[in-house]
Amino acid sequence: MDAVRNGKKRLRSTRQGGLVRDQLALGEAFRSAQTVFSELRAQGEVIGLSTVYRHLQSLVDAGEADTLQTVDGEALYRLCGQTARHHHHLVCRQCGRTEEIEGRGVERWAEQMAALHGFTDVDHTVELMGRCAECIAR
Amino acid sequence: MDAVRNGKKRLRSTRQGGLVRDQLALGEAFRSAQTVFSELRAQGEVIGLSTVYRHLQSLVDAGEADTLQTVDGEALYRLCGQTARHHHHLVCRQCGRTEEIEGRGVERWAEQMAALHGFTDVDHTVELMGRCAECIAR
DNA sequence: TCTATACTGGTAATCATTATCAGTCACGCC
DNA sequence: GGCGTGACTGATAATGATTACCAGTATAGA
Repeated sequence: MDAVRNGKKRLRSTRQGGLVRDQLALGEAFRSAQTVFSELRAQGEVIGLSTVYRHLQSLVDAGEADTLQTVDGEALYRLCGQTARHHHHLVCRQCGRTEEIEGRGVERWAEQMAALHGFTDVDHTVELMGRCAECIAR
Repeated sequence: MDAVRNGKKRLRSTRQGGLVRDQLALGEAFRSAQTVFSELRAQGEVIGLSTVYRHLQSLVDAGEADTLQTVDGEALYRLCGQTARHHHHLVCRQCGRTEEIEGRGVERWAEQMAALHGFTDVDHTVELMGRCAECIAR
Protein backbone atom coordinates (compact mmCIF):
# COMPACT_ATOMS: atom_id res chain seq x y z
CA MET A 1 0.00 0.00 0.00
CA ASP A 2 1.07 3.57 -0.38
CA ALA A 3 0.67 5.66 2.73
CA VAL A 4 -2.73 6.74 3.84
CA ARG A 5 -4.58 8.49 1.09
CA ASN A 6 -7.85 8.98 2.81
CA GLY A 7 -6.64 10.01 6.23
CA LYS A 8 -6.38 13.56 7.51
CA LYS A 9 -4.16 14.66 4.67
CA ARG A 10 -5.96 16.86 2.27
CA LEU A 11 -6.12 15.74 -1.32
CA ARG A 12 -4.97 17.65 -4.31
CA SER A 13 -6.68 17.70 -7.63
CA THR A 14 -4.19 16.95 -10.33
CA ARG A 15 -4.18 16.63 -14.07
CA GLN A 16 -3.46 12.91 -13.84
CA GLY A 17 -6.23 12.26 -11.40
CA GLY A 18 -8.65 13.87 -13.79
CA LEU A 19 -7.31 11.86 -16.71
CA VAL A 20 -7.85 8.54 -15.00
CA ARG A 21 -11.29 9.47 -13.84
CA ASP A 22 -12.35 10.83 -17.24
CA GLN A 23 -10.99 7.82 -19.03
CA LEU A 24 -12.91 5.53 -16.75
CA ALA A 25 -15.99 7.64 -17.25
CA LEU A 26 -15.87 7.06 -21.00
CA GLY A 27 -17.20 3.54 -20.96
CA GLU A 28 -19.70 1.43 -19.16
CA ALA A 29 -17.50 -1.62 -19.12
CA PHE A 30 -15.00 -2.70 -16.53
CA ARG A 31 -11.43 -2.03 -17.55
CA SER A 32 -8.10 -3.05 -16.14
CA ALA A 33 -5.46 -0.65 -14.91
CA GLN A 34 -3.21 -1.75 -17.74
CA THR A 35 -5.94 -0.99 -20.25
CA VAL A 36 -6.64 2.45 -18.87
CA PHE A 37 -2.93 3.15 -18.92
CA SER A 38 -2.58 2.03 -22.56
CA GLU A 39 -5.61 4.00 -23.65
CA LEU A 40 -4.31 7.17 -22.07
CA ARG A 41 -0.87 6.71 -23.56
CA ALA A 42 -2.40 5.98 -26.94
CA GLN A 43 -4.17 9.32 -26.71
CA GLY A 44 -0.80 10.92 -26.25
CA GLU A 45 -1.28 11.67 -22.59
CA VAL A 46 1.78 11.69 -20.39
CA ILE A 47 1.09 9.62 -17.32
CA GLY A 48 2.81 6.84 -15.43
CA LEU A 49 1.54 3.36 -14.79
CA SER A 50 1.98 3.74 -11.04
CA THR A 51 -0.11 6.84 -11.14
CA VAL A 52 -2.92 5.06 -12.91
CA TYR A 53 -2.89 2.32 -10.29
CA ARG A 54 -2.84 4.87 -7.52
CA HIS A 55 -5.81 6.81 -8.81
CA LEU A 56 -7.85 3.72 -9.52
CA GLN A 57 -7.22 2.57 -5.98
CA SER A 58 -8.15 5.97 -4.64
CA LEU A 59 -11.40 5.93 -6.56
CA VAL A 60 -12.22 2.55 -5.10
CA ASP A 61 -11.31 3.69 -1.60
CA ALA A 62 -13.50 6.72 -2.05
CA GLY A 63 -16.34 4.50 -3.15
CA GLU A 64 -16.46 6.21 -6.53
CA ALA A 65 -15.40 3.16 -8.47
CA ASP A 66 -16.21 -0.51 -8.37
CA THR A 67 -13.65 -3.22 -8.72
CA LEU A 68 -13.81 -6.91 -9.40
CA GLN A 69 -11.38 -9.69 -10.22
CA THR A 70 -11.27 -11.74 -13.38
CA VAL A 71 -10.73 -15.45 -13.07
CA ASP A 72 -7.05 -15.00 -13.81
CA GLY A 73 -6.68 -12.52 -11.01
CA GLU A 74 -6.64 -9.24 -12.89
CA ALA A 75 -8.41 -6.33 -11.24
CA LEU A 76 -11.00 -4.46 -13.26
CA TYR A 77 -12.45 -1.05 -12.50
CA ARG A 78 -15.27 1.15 -13.52
CA LEU A 79 -16.93 4.27 -12.24
CA CYS A 80 -19.70 3.44 -9.89
CA GLY A 81 -23.24 4.63 -10.17
CA GLN A 82 -23.82 7.35 -7.58
CA THR A 83 -25.39 4.46 -5.74
CA ALA A 84 -23.60 4.35 -2.45
CA ARG A 85 -25.85 1.38 -1.92
CA HIS A 86 -24.34 -2.06 -1.95
CA HIS A 87 -24.82 -3.85 -5.25
CA HIS A 88 -23.45 -6.54 -7.52
CA HIS A 89 -22.62 -6.87 -11.18
CA LEU A 90 -23.77 -8.80 -14.17
CA VAL A 91 -20.94 -8.58 -16.64
CA CYS A 92 -20.93 -9.63 -20.28
CA ARG A 93 -17.83 -11.70 -20.72
CA GLN A 94 -17.69 -10.82 -24.40
CA CYS A 95 -18.15 -7.07 -24.60
CA GLY A 96 -17.73 -6.14 -20.97
CA ARG A 97 -21.09 -4.42 -20.71
CA THR A 98 -22.13 -4.29 -17.10
CA GLU A 99 -25.43 -4.10 -15.31
CA GLU A 100 -25.53 -3.09 -11.72
CA ILE A 101 -27.95 -5.33 -9.97
CA GLU A 102 -29.42 -5.14 -6.59
CA GLY A 103 -29.26 -8.20 -4.48
CA ARG A 104 -31.56 -8.05 -1.55
CA GLY A 105 -32.15 -11.72 -2.14
CA VAL A 106 -28.49 -12.63 -1.91
CA GLU A 107 -27.89 -10.43 1.07
CA ARG A 108 -30.62 -12.20 2.95
CA TRP A 109 -29.37 -15.58 1.86
CA ALA A 110 -25.83 -14.72 2.92
CA GLU A 111 -27.02 -13.65 6.34
CA GLN A 112 -29.01 -16.80 6.78
CA MET A 113 -26.10 -19.01 5.83
CA ALA A 114 -23.80 -17.11 8.15
CA ALA A 115 -26.18 -17.42 11.04
CA LEU A 116 -26.78 -21.06 10.32
CA HIS A 117 -23.09 -21.87 10.64
CA GLY A 118 -22.34 -19.51 13.50
CA PHE A 119 -20.31 -17.10 11.42
CA THR A 120 -20.29 -13.35 11.90
CA ASP A 121 -18.72 -10.39 10.11
CA VAL A 122 -19.62 -12.03 6.86
CA ASP A 123 -18.67 -10.34 3.62
CA HIS A 124 -19.79 -11.71 0.36
CA THR A 125 -18.48 -11.75 -3.17
CA VAL A 126 -21.15 -12.18 -5.77
CA GLU A 127 -20.49 -11.60 -9.43
CA LEU A 128 -22.40 -12.86 -12.41
CA MET A 129 -20.80 -13.26 -15.81
CA GLY A 130 -22.60 -14.21 -18.98
CA ARG A 131 -23.34 -13.07 -22.49
CA CYS A 132 -25.56 -10.08 -23.08
CA ALA A 133 -28.45 -9.96 -25.51
CA GLU A 134 -26.52 -7.95 -28.10
CA CYS A 135 -23.57 -10.30 -28.17
CA ILE A 136 -25.91 -13.24 -28.60
CA ALA A 137 -27.70 -11.55 -31.48
CA ARG A 138 -24.38 -11.04 -33.22
CA MET B 1 -1.61 -24.15 -19.91
CA ASP B 2 0.24 -27.38 -20.22
CA ALA B 3 -1.06 -29.63 -22.95
CA VAL B 4 -4.31 -31.45 -22.50
CA ARG B 5 -4.38 -33.45 -19.33
CA ASN B 6 -7.91 -34.65 -19.47
CA GLY B 7 -8.13 -35.58 -23.11
CA LYS B 8 -7.82 -39.09 -24.49
CA LYS B 9 -4.42 -39.61 -22.96
CA ARG B 10 -4.56 -42.05 -20.13
CA LEU B 11 -3.34 -40.84 -16.79
CA ARG B 12 -0.63 -42.35 -14.69
CA SER B 13 -0.64 -42.55 -10.96
CA THR B 14 2.56 -41.14 -9.61
CA ARG B 15 4.15 -40.62 -6.25
CA GLN B 16 3.90 -36.84 -6.60
CA GLY B 17 0.28 -36.92 -7.55
CA GLY B 18 -0.44 -38.86 -4.39
CA LEU B 19 1.59 -36.47 -2.29
CA VAL B 20 -0.32 -33.44 -3.43
CA ARG B 21 -3.64 -35.12 -2.97
CA ASP B 22 -2.78 -36.48 0.46
CA GLN B 23 -1.44 -33.17 1.61
CA LEU B 24 -4.60 -31.46 0.51
CA ALA B 25 -6.64 -34.14 2.25
CA LEU B 26 -5.00 -33.33 5.58
CA GLY B 27 -6.94 -30.19 6.31
CA GLU B 28 -10.37 -28.76 5.88
CA ALA B 29 -9.09 -25.33 5.01
CA PHE B 30 -8.26 -23.87 1.64
CA ARG B 31 -4.56 -23.74 0.95
CA SER B 32 -2.48 -22.11 -1.73
CA ALA B 33 -0.22 -23.97 -4.12
CA GLN B 34 2.76 -22.29 -2.53
CA THR B 35 1.64 -23.46 0.89
CA VAL B 36 1.15 -27.04 -0.20
CA PHE B 37 4.56 -26.95 -1.80
CA SER B 38 6.22 -25.58 1.33
CA GLU B 39 4.48 -28.09 3.56
CA LEU B 40 5.62 -30.99 1.43
CA ARG B 41 9.16 -29.73 1.24
CA ALA B 42 9.16 -29.16 5.00
CA GLN B 43 8.23 -32.81 5.42
CA GLY B 44 11.30 -33.67 3.43
CA GLU B 45 9.43 -34.72 0.32
CA VAL B 46 11.11 -34.19 -2.99
CA ILE B 47 8.74 -32.49 -5.35
CA GLY B 48 8.80 -29.52 -7.65
CA LEU B 49 6.68 -26.43 -7.51
CA SER B 50 5.54 -26.90 -11.10
CA THR B 51 4.37 -30.35 -10.23
CA VAL B 52 2.32 -29.12 -7.32
CA TYR B 53 0.62 -26.58 -9.55
CA ARG B 54 -0.04 -29.21 -12.18
CA HIS B 55 -1.65 -31.66 -9.80
CA LEU B 56 -3.76 -29.03 -8.10
CA GLN B 57 -5.03 -27.94 -11.48
CA SER B 58 -5.71 -31.54 -12.46
CA LEU B 59 -7.70 -32.08 -9.30
CA VAL B 60 -9.78 -29.03 -10.08
CA ASP B 61 -10.29 -30.13 -13.66
CA ALA B 62 -11.36 -33.54 -12.44
CA GLY B 63 -13.83 -31.91 -10.10
CA GLU B 64 -12.08 -33.41 -7.10
CA ALA B 65 -10.94 -30.10 -5.69
CA ASP B 66 -12.47 -26.69 -5.25
CA THR B 67 -10.66 -23.52 -5.92
CA LEU B 68 -11.26 -19.89 -5.08
CA GLN B 69 -9.35 -16.65 -5.28
CA THR B 70 -8.29 -14.45 -2.41
CA VAL B 71 -8.74 -10.71 -2.74
CA ASP B 72 -5.11 -10.37 -3.73
CA GLY B 73 -5.49 -12.84 -6.53
CA GLU B 74 -3.95 -15.94 -5.00
CA ALA B 75 -5.62 -19.23 -5.85
CA LEU B 76 -6.61 -21.48 -2.97
CA TYR B 77 -7.48 -25.17 -3.19
CA ARG B 78 -9.04 -27.85 -1.11
CA LEU B 79 -10.39 -31.31 -1.68
CA CYS B 80 -14.01 -31.23 -2.54
CA GLY B 81 -16.74 -33.18 -0.85
CA GLN B 82 -17.79 -36.04 -3.08
CA THR B 83 -20.57 -33.65 -3.93
CA ALA B 84 -20.42 -33.32 -7.65
CA ARG B 85 -23.27 -30.94 -6.97
CA HIS B 86 -22.67 -27.26 -7.42
CA HIS B 87 -22.03 -25.47 -4.16
CA HIS B 88 -20.45 -22.44 -2.54
CA HIS B 89 -18.22 -21.74 0.41
CA LEU B 90 -18.36 -19.99 3.71
CA VAL B 91 -14.76 -19.42 4.69
CA CYS B 92 -13.40 -18.23 8.03
CA ARG B 93 -10.96 -15.51 7.19
CA GLN B 94 -9.06 -16.14 10.40
CA CYS B 95 -8.57 -19.89 10.59
CA GLY B 96 -9.55 -20.87 7.08
CA ARG B 97 -12.22 -23.32 8.20
CA THR B 98 -14.65 -23.85 5.41
CA GLU B 99 -18.27 -24.85 5.20
CA GLU B 100 -19.70 -26.04 1.96
CA ILE B 101 -23.07 -24.47 1.54
CA GLU B 102 -25.76 -25.16 -0.89
CA GLY B 103 -27.18 -22.24 -2.71
CA ARG B 104 -30.44 -23.06 -4.34
CA GLY B 105 -31.50 -19.58 -3.34
CA VAL B 106 -28.62 -17.89 -5.09
CA GLU B 107 -28.89 -20.04 -8.17
CA ARG B 108 -32.47 -19.02 -8.57
CA TRP B 109 -31.65 -15.40 -7.97
CA ALA B 110 -28.82 -15.51 -10.50
CA GLU B 111 -31.10 -16.99 -13.11
CA GLN B 112 -33.75 -14.38 -12.49
CA MET B 113 -31.25 -11.55 -12.79
CA ALA B 114 -29.82 -13.00 -15.97
CA ALA B 115 -33.23 -13.37 -17.53
CA LEU B 116 -34.24 -9.91 -16.43
CA HIS B 117 -31.32 -8.33 -18.27
CA GLY B 118 -31.37 -10.62 -21.28
CA PHE B 119 -28.19 -12.43 -20.41
CA THR B 120 -27.55 -16.10 -21.06
CA ASP B 121 -24.77 -18.55 -20.27
CA VAL B 122 -24.50 -16.99 -16.87
CA ASP B 123 -21.89 -18.26 -14.45
CA HIS B 124 -21.78 -16.98 -10.95
CA THR B 125 -19.12 -16.49 -8.34
CA VAL B 126 -20.43 -16.54 -4.82
CA GLU B 127 -18.15 -16.74 -1.83
CA LEU B 128 -18.82 -15.82 1.75
CA MET B 129 -16.03 -14.88 4.13
CA GLY B 130 -16.44 -14.19 7.79
CA ARG B 131 -15.31 -15.27 11.24
CA CYS B 132 -16.35 -18.64 12.56
CA ALA B 133 -17.80 -19.31 15.99
CA GLU B 134 -14.54 -20.70 17.38
CA CYS B 135 -12.46 -17.76 16.29
CA ILE B 136 -14.96 -15.39 17.83
CA ALA B 137 -14.92 -17.27 21.13
CA ARG B 138 -11.16 -16.93 21.25
C1' DT C 1 12.66 -56.74 -20.12
C1' DC C 2 11.60 -53.13 -23.39
C1' DT C 3 9.46 -49.09 -25.28
C1' DA C 4 6.56 -45.21 -25.89
C1' DT C 5 5.40 -41.37 -23.71
C1' DA C 6 3.31 -39.16 -19.67
C1' DC C 7 5.31 -37.08 -15.74
C1' DT C 8 8.84 -34.45 -13.22
C1' DG C 9 11.29 -30.46 -11.61
C1' DG C 10 14.83 -26.88 -11.96
C1' DT C 11 15.00 -22.67 -14.19
C1' DA C 12 13.64 -18.91 -16.96
C1' DA C 13 9.93 -16.16 -18.43
C1' DT C 14 5.33 -13.70 -17.74
C1' DC C 15 2.49 -10.46 -15.95
C1' DA C 16 -0.01 -7.70 -12.83
C1' DT C 17 0.82 -5.04 -9.07
C1' DT C 18 3.59 -2.53 -5.55
C1' DA C 19 7.67 -0.18 -3.51
C1' DT C 20 11.30 3.33 -4.12
C1' DC C 21 12.70 7.78 -4.45
C1' DA C 22 14.22 11.94 -6.55
C1' DG C 23 11.97 15.48 -8.99
C1' DT C 24 7.64 18.28 -9.69
C1' DC C 25 3.74 20.90 -8.76
C1' DA C 26 -0.65 22.31 -6.20
C1' DC C 27 -2.24 25.15 -2.66
C1' DG C 28 -2.47 27.81 1.49
C1' DC C 29 -0.04 31.69 3.42
C1' DC C 30 2.61 35.90 3.50
C1' DG D 1 2.69 37.57 -6.88
C1' DG D 2 6.23 34.89 -4.53
C1' DC D 3 7.30 31.00 -1.14
C1' DG D 4 7.56 26.73 1.18
C1' DT D 5 5.63 22.36 2.45
C1' DG D 6 4.56 18.07 1.37
C1' DA D 7 1.37 15.54 -1.65
C1' DC D 8 1.76 13.82 -6.25
C1' DT D 9 4.28 11.90 -10.19
C1' DG D 10 6.57 8.46 -12.92
C1' DA D 11 10.59 5.74 -14.36
C1' DT D 12 12.46 1.80 -12.68
C1' DA D 13 13.30 -2.01 -9.73
C1' DA D 14 11.27 -5.43 -6.95
C1' DT D 15 7.79 -8.81 -5.69
C1' DG D 16 5.14 -12.78 -5.99
C1' DA D 17 2.20 -16.02 -8.07
C1' DT D 18 1.79 -18.68 -11.97
C1' DT D 19 3.23 -20.74 -16.39
C1' DA D 20 6.42 -22.24 -20.15
C1' DC D 21 10.45 -24.92 -21.38
C1' DC D 22 12.75 -28.96 -21.86
C1' DA D 23 15.95 -32.59 -20.87
C1' DG D 24 15.82 -36.38 -17.84
C1' DT D 25 12.94 -40.02 -15.40
C1' DA D 26 9.64 -43.39 -14.37
C1' DT D 27 5.13 -45.82 -15.36
C1' DA D 28 2.12 -49.06 -17.69
C1' DG D 29 1.33 -52.05 -21.23
C1' DA D 30 3.38 -55.34 -24.70
